[in-house]
Amino acid sequence: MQPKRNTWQREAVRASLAEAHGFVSAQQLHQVLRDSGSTIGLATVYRNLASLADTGEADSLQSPEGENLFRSCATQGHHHHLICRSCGDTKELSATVVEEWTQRVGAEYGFTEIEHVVDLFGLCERCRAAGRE
Amino acid sequence: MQPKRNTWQREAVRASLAEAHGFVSAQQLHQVLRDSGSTIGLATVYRNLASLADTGEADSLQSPEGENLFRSCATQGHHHHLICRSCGDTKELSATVVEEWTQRVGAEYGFTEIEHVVDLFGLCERCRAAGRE
DNA sequence: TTTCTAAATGAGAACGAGTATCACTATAGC
DNA sequence: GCTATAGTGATACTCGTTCTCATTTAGAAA
Repeated sequence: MQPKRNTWQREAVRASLAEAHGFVSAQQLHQVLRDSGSTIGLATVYRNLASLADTGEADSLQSPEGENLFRSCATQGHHHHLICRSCGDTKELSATVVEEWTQRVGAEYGFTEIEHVVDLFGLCERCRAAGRE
Repeated sequence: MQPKRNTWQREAVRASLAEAHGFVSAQQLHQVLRDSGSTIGLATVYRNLASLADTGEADSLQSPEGENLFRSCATQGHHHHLICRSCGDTKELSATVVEEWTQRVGAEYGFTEIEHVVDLFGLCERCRAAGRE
C-alpha cells in the first residue's frame, strides 16, 4: 500500500537505492545507511522497499540464494534483467522473443494466466577482467 | 557431492520424491515420510534432496515465497518448467528459443558464464475448469 | 562372519532473512 | 501550536535451512 506521509526515512531509502549500481538487499541497504550515520531501523528499510516495489518505483527479484533484491527502476513496464553475479551491475532487457514463447507454450499445454520469471545472471566484462567471479 | 554409500534413507527420499506429482518442499517430503512411519530426520531429507539435485536426478527451483522445491526429474539435460500454481502439476519444456536469446543477449552486453532462471507459473486446464486459482 | 573405519544419520542448536508487536515519534491537517 | 494517527524502531518471533557432534551403519578388509 501507498504510504500517506513522507518521511526522511522513506526518502533516505529511495536515495540510497538510487545510488546503488545494481540490485541490493534490504540488509545491505540498511548497513549502508547506518554506516553513513543514519539511525534508520531495519524494519523501516524493509517496509519502504516493499512499498517502493509495490508502486513500481523499484524492481524486486529473488537471488539464487533466496534473498529479495531491490533496484531503483529505470524502465517502465515489464522487463527482464541481466545481472552481474559479482558486482550486481544490471542491464534491463525487453524480450519480445521470450514473451511470445511464454504465451505460445502456455497455450500449447492449456495453461492460462501465465506468469514468468526470466532473469539472467552472468559475469560482466569489468569483473571478468578483474579476475573476479 | 555424490554420496559414497547407499542408505535406506536416501532410497526413501528418492522413492517419495518419485511418488509426488509435482514440486515439493523438503519439509513436505519429510512430513510425508514421517507420516508413513519412517524415522528419517529432517536434515537427512535436506542432504539427500540436495545431492539428488546435484547429480541431476532431481530438479530444484525456488518458489515465489523463497522456498526450495524439488521434483523427480524425468527429462535429462537442461530444461525449464511450466508449473500449475494451484495443483503443482508440472510440464518440462525444452526451449531452444530461450537458450539462443540468453546467449545472444549475454554476448551483446559482454557478459560471460550466463546462467538463466526461466520458469513459468500458470493455471492448468483442470484447475481452471474446477474454478480454482 | 567378524572387525574396522569413515560416511551418513538424527536431534537439536544455530543461523539468517523477513515479519509482527507495540510503545513512541513526528507528519500533516486543523 | 494542537492533535490524531501513520510511520518508526527495538526487539521478539517465525520459519526455512544449515551446522554440530555423538551415534549408527555401509561396505571393505581380514
